[in-house]
Formats: sequence, C-alpha cells, structure tokens
Amino acid sequence: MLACGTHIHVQPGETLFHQGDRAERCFLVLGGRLRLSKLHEQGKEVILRYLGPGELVAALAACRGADYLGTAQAVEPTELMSWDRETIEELMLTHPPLVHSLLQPALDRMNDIQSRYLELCAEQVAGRLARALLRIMEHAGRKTEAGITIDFPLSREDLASYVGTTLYTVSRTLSAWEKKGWIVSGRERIVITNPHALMEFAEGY
Amino acid sequence: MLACGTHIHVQPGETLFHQGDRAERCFLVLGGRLRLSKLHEQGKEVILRYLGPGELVAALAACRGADYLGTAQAVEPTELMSWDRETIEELMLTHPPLVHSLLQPALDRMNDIQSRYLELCAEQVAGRLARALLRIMEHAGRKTEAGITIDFPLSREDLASYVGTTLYTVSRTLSAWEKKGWIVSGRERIVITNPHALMEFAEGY
DNA sequence: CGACGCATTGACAGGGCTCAATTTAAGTGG
DNA sequence: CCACTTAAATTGAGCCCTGTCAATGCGTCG
Repeated sequence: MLACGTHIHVQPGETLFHQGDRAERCFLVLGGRLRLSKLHEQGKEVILRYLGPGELVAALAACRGADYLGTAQAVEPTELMSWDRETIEELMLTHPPLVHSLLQPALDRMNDIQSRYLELCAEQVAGRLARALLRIMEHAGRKTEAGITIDFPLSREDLASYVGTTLYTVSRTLSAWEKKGWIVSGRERIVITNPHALMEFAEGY
Repeated sequence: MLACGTHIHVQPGETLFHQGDRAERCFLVLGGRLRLSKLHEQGKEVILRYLGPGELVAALAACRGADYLGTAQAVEPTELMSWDRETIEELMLTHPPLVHSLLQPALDRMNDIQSRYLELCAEQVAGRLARALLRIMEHAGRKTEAGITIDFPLSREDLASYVGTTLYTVSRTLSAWEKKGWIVSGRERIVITNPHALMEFAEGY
C-alpha cells in the first residue's frame, strides 16, 4: 500500500508547493522540517506552522482537489513520502477507517490556529512569543545539557512571522529573557534553559 | 437516514455547547444563526465564526470524540438537527462518500481562520473591519432597498470580538464610514450601502 | 580575511487601547 | 401613551506598546 507513494527530497530553502496551486498531491514528512507559510498581498509573510517527522501535509486539500492553503518550504534537508489525489481517494473508499488518520491531525491543526488566533487578539507580543517558544519546544525540542534546544534554524524574523510582530520586538524581548536566564540564544538558534519560568510568564499574562 | 437525527430549538442567548466539553453530538443548522466563540483565560472573548442555515457544527470533533473547540450560542431563534457520535461513525463507515461532505466544510473553515490570522498579523483595524463586514455580508447579507442588510443582531462589541479590537475603535471607524455614505448603522444593525467602496478600501490597505 | 546576513540597540512617532462622561435608542410597566 | 430603566453607542483625552527607521555589532562562510 505504502509502496504506491513516491519518495521526495527537498533541500533547505526549496519550495515543496505554493499557496494557491492546485493540490494534486499530499505528503508525509519522514525526516527534516517544513515551514508552512501564507503570504499577504502587501508582501508580509506569516508562518502558519512547522511540520516535522510523522506529520501529514495538505491531506485535506489533496482529498478535495482544492488549492494549497499555504506555501511549504524546507528549513532543513527534508525527506518525504508523497501520494497523488487518485491514490488517496481510492484508499479512502476502500479503507474507510483511514479517514480517522486524516481527521485527527486536521482537528489538531484547527485547534492550534484557533488558539493562536485567540492569543493574537487577547495578548500582547511578549505573551504570544512565550507561548510560541513553548509550542515549538514541545514540537521540536531536544534535551541537551544546557536546556531544551530547538533543533532547527529559527531566526528572529521567523519568530516574528510566527507570532505576528517584527523582528525588532522579538530581539528586544529575547534579550530581556536572556538577561533573566530563561533562554540562551545565538544566530538562528535558541535554547530554553528555564521552561517553567516561561510557562509561568505566559500564564500570568 | 436523516430520521435518526433529533430536532433541537435554541433561543437567543442560549448556549448549545461549551468549549472544552466532550463532543458527543454534532449539529446541522436548519434556520437561525449561531455564534461560535472562544474564551481567553483573562476573560476576553473572540468570535471564531457565525453559522447559518445549511452549515455543519462540530462535525469533526464529534467524529473523533474530542472536545468542542469553542462555545456555540444562538443569536436568533435557531432550529437544528443533531446526531450523536455513534450514528455519525456508523454512517461514515457504511457510506464512505459521506466523508467528502465533512471534509469540504472543514477545509473552508481552515481557510477562513488562516486568512483571518494572516489579516490580523498584516493589517490594521480598519482594513480588518472592512473585510469582516464583507465576509459577514457574503454569509448573511439580505438585499434591501437601502443596500445589503446584515440580517441578524450585530453589536459594535460583537464586531470588535470578531476582528480583534475594542468596541470603541469599531464605533469610531463605523462612524467615519457612515459619514462617507458607505454604510448605515443602528443599534445592533448594519446596512452596507456601498459594498464596492468597502472592497476597494480593504484591497488598497 | 573580507563580506554578507543576522542580531542588537536607540530614538521617535503613531495607532489604538483605556477610562470616563454623555447621548441615543429600545424595551417595560404603570 | 408616556415616564422610566437599561443597554448600546458615541466621543474626547491621555498614554503606552510596538512598529518604523537608522546605525552598529558580530558570527559564519566562502
């Protein structure tokens, strides 16, 4: 069954698919990391989510033959499995329980953006940034001696696009947290040394 | 098949289900209008979307037996059809093509919030408010002699919760547009007299 | 080692939130 | 039908967060 799929490799910076294109295929991330973003008419870019190993991409859109809702590009060398629309549709009809494997991630992502939409409305930058770090940490954190390292390149600008602010405000905020000893950061690299403090901060906001 | 469903009536202000409760049932709006909202810890409320006749509510959550992602309450006398989890699951397994009837709305809503998330990041209040009015107009507008009337009660505060601002800024902005002759508004009622101007404004923002 | 891109920091301005005081309009009961 | 009540809407004043612009520092890679 899985053999019907095609192996794909994408290099950092390369685009897997573009927002607005017809979704002919869906993907499963095997290794590496993708960045799903959406572009505004006036040029500003927003990061919808990062996708790591084990996650499905564009499954719903491909099922329906709709357009991709965002643009997916690799932030690391990424390996994927891919299926075309006909194959998925056929699989879905012949294996009804498969639907649940699609529905759960869809529900999770719905929950994710709706929560972030709420935060964007209700909280100011620092609170959103704290939650963003925690969220990304849960998703892509690796335990190291110094703390929990986010193990893919993540710039100030990326974070800004993720929480809806500017790279300047992100920089200022991270500097403040670094002085407090909550994080250690370098060029496109962030280590969270005190997750508990960050959580308390995000809650109490 | 449809006979398995239960008829439900909800009065304005009444709550159909609460965010966080286990989703045991899903619903189809037959008449009236629901307001789906999400509450922030610090008390602020955000309106995720309005639901009118023909729209499914909580279908995905009920399929998965997950928790409701938001709170649904009526803004008008509302009539619904409702099914419980077991029934949907059974229907889905026995009628595989039914899945598509669930996937399409899910995709539409995903697209809707992601777009609004983008707007919230990229545009300022006036632009978002213009788009919100147009979106609600598409969804619930009724042609009248004066223009296109939004035919359910919609206060300044509702609009504020919808676009992520305060009722004061909404009031000021609507006043300005009323002076320009783009809209006519009263207590919880809005008529769009010049949709074209609003669209141009939203685009050019 | 030089150059490019990312990050930092300061100064400044403005959009929009907050708070407070009225005004307007709908609904209610005598 | 008209006071009376209550909730929504309007408007003004002040201020703060954060976006914008500009200059500089620094780490990485060719």
